[in-house]
Amino acid sequence: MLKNAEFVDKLRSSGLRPTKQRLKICEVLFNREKTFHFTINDLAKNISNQLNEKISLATVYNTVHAFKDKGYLKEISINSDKSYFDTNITNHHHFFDEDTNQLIDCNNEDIEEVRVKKNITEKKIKSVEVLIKVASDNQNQN
Amino acid sequence: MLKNAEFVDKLRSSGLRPTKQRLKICEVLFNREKTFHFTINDLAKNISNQLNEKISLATVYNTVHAFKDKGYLKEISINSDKSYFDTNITNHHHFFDEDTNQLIDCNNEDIEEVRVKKNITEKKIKSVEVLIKVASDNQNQN
DNA sequence: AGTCTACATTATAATTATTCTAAACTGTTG
DNA sequence: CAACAGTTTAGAATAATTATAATGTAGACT
Ligand SMILES: [Mn+2]
Ligand SMILES: [Mn+2]
Ligand SMILES: [Zn+2]
Ligand SMILES: [Zn+2]
Repeated sequence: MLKNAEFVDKLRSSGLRPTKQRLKICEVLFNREKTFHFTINDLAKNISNQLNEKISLATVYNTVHAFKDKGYLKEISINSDKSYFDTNITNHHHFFDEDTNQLIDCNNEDIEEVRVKKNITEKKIKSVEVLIKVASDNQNQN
Repeated sequence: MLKNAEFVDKLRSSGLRPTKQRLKICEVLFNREKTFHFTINDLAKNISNQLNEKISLATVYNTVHAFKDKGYLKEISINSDKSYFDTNITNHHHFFDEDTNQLIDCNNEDIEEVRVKKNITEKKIKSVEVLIKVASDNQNQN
């Protein structure tokens, strides 16, 4: 539940100019109790609903990617149709309901910590995330 | 290392007509020692290289999806740009190298079994998969 | 407060992965 | 071999995303 002035600071501190479009998007994304998942299209619709003025779709894309690059959002890939974004930037896992295309956060208590015993690569591990796909029993997998 | 006649049986037994395109794709995908990951585009290029005749891109899409539906392939979503497919249909996890966009199988010994303590949904769990993203240290996450 | 400049926004076009369409073709069955 | 259903195909259509290039504006410096 941040206020406008706080968003201005947040943006400034990460080198992003606090334009009115970015502030509006901050408000829609971060001025809430709970984190949530969204697609670009969700967000664009959401904005044009609760707003008289519209924000260009290109700007929504630019802003979401800028926020992601700054670490304010995470991108989550479930299928190749579209990207999901997450305002919960902590390390966490997901359930994905294949019937409804709904993405649900796992509480850390729901899954035992994943232990990587051996990193086969030479490189640094950036994230370890579990995706649990669920569906009605009569559904075919994947 | 299956032979043509075996592919014919395999296709027949799953209700797919063993057309020459499907058999060629079987050969490219399954006539190997090791499983591997590919994109539709990889596969299409691969085919047109080692083949005088071409297979239409639409047919490659159709066939790959048919094989996936029959359980001969798995689809893996790393990013929303394109789909990766996997000839390794066993339950397994992946490393993804963000620098090179390479997908690497985890051996089951590399990760401790993931235990889902609580299924928050009412539905049946279809899959539980871990994706470990790696990159050079100076790379930015996600 | 006015000017300047780099950064942002916008409408629109371009790109890319994927799916659709409808006509031509072919594997199978009788 | 004839007939039919399933398959392939080229090309068009769709949809998500990115690029372009003209216009606008936040912030700095007078
Ligand atoms: Mn798909
Ligand atoms: Mn992306
Ligand atoms: Zn989440
Ligand atoms: Zn794999």
